Amino acid sequence: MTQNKTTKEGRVGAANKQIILTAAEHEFAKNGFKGTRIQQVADRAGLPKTNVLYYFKSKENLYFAVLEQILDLWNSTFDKATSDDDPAEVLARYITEKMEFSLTRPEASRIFALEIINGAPNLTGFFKEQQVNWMKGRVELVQSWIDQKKIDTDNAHYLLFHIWACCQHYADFAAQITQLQGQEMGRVEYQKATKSLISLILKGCGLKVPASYLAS
Amino acid sequence: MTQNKTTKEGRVGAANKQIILTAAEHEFAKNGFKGTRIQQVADRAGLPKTNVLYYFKSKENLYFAVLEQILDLWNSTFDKATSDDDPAEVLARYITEKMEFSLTRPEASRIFALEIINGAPNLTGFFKEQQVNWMKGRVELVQSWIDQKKIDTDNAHYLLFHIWACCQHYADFAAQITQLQGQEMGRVEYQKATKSLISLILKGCGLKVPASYLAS
DNA sequence: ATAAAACTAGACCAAATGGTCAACTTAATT
DNA sequence: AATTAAGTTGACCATTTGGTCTAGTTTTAT
Repeated sequence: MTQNKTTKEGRVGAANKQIILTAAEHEFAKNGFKGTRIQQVADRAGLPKTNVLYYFKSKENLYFAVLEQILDLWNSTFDKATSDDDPAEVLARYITEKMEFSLTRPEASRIFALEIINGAPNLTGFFKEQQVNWMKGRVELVQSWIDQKKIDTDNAHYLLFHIWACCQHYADFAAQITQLQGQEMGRVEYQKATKSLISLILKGCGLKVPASYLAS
Repeated sequence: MTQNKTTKEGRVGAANKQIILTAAEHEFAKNGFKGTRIQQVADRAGLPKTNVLYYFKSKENLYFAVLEQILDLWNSTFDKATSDDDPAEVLARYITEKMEFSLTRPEASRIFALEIINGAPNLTGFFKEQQVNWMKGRVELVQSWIDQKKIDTDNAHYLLFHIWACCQHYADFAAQITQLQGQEMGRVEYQKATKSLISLILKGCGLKVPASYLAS
């Protein structure tokens, strides 16, 4: 008889919560926090507005829940790479993963972009600390490669920023890319872009592109 | 006696309009279109709200005016480069200019970023056509360099996207960069980042970095 | 000087919106 | 079967906000 002191949710609740979260991710990505109406989320979820507020006490609360859900997706194999690994392999794989993320979860990327452009007012406390620590570790890794002369670049921070920038660009600025190319980027185009980017970054760091990542 | 059929603005009007536009750029960059209150713009401009609406008939109108003003800043020497020019010189200069823009007008960059993330609903018609044409021309330029074997990259579109992505990142994601580095990027840091980026991109395309752009 | 136009600004309004309430229905537990 | 908790929903409310109206003040042109 496990029983929380607060309200307990049944099956229906768990399912609805997820439906609402997905709908909310859509809407927040499209309109930002201020621009999103609870009613829109409700409509997309196929539920009355009151119902959304029943599960998530307020709009802010709902937004936090969306952010939290997205943060779990941030992991990658790059997190566990060490200074003994081959930078070419590690970076190529990291870029591949980030590009895959932009392809499959562009909205998650956009929500973060909006949040950061607005000064990241909600990415404080634990979130912030976590990210800072991650960055510190990855900068140290790249720096160790630099020290070992395994990689030819002058600043670990900037290299990482440039990789993110390029990968996220495909998600965040998809609308512009579609306009400028006259067509949406599908999986095929993403693969080409990924190989093009890997080539650019690795060569730019004096690395040889591993055979498996070479453009066909 | 030149006289428009519509209202004509005096000196006070011209000055106020500019004050309001600057204030609006600030606010829109910070909160997006929906998130910005006319009252906020008025407060920042030091004028009553009614006054803002007197000069710009509506919030939408004000937003368009801000967009239009920003678009004039988009020009660069890259626009006039030809296939006879040296790609290394041209690209290095283009990157330098774009980075300078991110440093001096980050808010202009952010307004565009917000607009595009939202699907660029207001960058239609003339704006869109203009941009598409610009892109077409620049892609042709890069392609001609590729054909002449002056530059080693497999796709002109993607190369341009990657350059933009990196440069804009410093404006759009400044809040994140500040958090992760523990300090804001000033002119000195921008110079380092610029050189780092130039090195990355040029080497990534098999180009030699011109002496004047080499990191010290 | 004076008339017309440009500008200022407080009062006000209708619509939109986040959120509450109370009554009701369905699901879960014993 | 009965009781309790979870979930549903329409009616409603207070506040915010884009925008109007009107009446007055300052600039500008003649």
